[in-house]
Amino acid sequence: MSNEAAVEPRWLSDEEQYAWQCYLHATTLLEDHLDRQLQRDAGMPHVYYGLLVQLSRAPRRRLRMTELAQNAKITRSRLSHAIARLEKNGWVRRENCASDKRGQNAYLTDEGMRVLEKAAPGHVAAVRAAIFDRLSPEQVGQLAEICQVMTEGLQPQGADLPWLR
Amino acid sequence: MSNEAAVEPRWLSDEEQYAWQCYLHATTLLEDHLDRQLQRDAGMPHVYYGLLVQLSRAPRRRLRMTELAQNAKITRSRLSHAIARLEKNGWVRRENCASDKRGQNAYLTDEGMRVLEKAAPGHVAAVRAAIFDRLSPEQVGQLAEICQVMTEGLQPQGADLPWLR
DNA sequence: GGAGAGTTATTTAAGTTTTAACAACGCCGG
DNA sequence: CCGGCGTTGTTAAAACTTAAATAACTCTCC
Repeated sequence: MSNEAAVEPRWLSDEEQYAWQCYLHATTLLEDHLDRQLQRDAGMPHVYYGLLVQLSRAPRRRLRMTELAQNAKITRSRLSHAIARLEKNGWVRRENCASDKRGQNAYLTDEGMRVLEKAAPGHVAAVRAAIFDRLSPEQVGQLAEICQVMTEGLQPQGADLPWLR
Repeated sequence: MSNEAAVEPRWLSDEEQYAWQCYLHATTLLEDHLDRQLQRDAGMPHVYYGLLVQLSRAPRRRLRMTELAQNAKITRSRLSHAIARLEKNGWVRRENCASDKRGQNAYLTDEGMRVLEKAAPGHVAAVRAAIFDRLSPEQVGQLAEICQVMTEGLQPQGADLPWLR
């Protein structure tokens, strides 16, 4: 007698199912919207924009690849491709890491900084229009709290590698 | 004297910026997580799974392409590719629409239904583990409300076409 | 009834992401 | 010091998505 798949799964309640539907709609629509907005106004998708933002906030506008990947919640592989593209645009460049011969730093060029500064107002406006100008301050707090809880349950450790405990 | 780009944009407050960061982390981690879970357990990404769900809930397990695209919040182009792939797997098939010679219906095959039924428990468990088992009932309500508000501000009309008013 | 405009779905090409594999280096214990 | 194991970043190939163009059809209005 096995105990696998034996129990009836706990399906979602009506409220949960509804919330889930709302969540899926809202998140896909927003991501789509921001992708298009940034593609149009800055020539890059939202994720790439996020990378520039991360770099712009880092100490000397530079970060180790792995750290950048972790901050942006993407795999190192994806980051490699993204940085390659941004490098072609002249917005980012790579340099060897002094302390670790394997390491690479990505850094934001002056041109990249300019692109970012030019794109930022439009992007913030889009985010505002979609979220923060529509929610009450209480709701903003609730959203942060909810997302925090979700993130806690999802933090990966080996973002790229086979799932070795 | 032009009035374009003249005003300093309203940047996000600290609370807003924090909430936005949380949102981005949570949503990208979750989407990633579900994609992997479904890819592993059902051999398809989350979006494709969503298409099967939509079809399974539709009247005779079939929907017009456009309607399906709207429900799933994706472009018709993307849907075409997705259905082509699902068709190769034998999980979905197309048929001509009786009332409109341009139209196509996608319908879920018996095999597709079986795949869906086999994948559903694991998927629900993953969604539960990530969200609904972590949030209070109040938070679930808040989440639904917040996402609803967001969606209202984002509903597209011509999801695929050039943005003609 | 037919021209013009809009709709439906697909296709092609280019861009992005994933997966798995890999080369190169760092670190630790014997 | 060196063998094994983990880490860092990249890459090739396959899968997926996007953007733009297109064929086929419907609808409206004169």
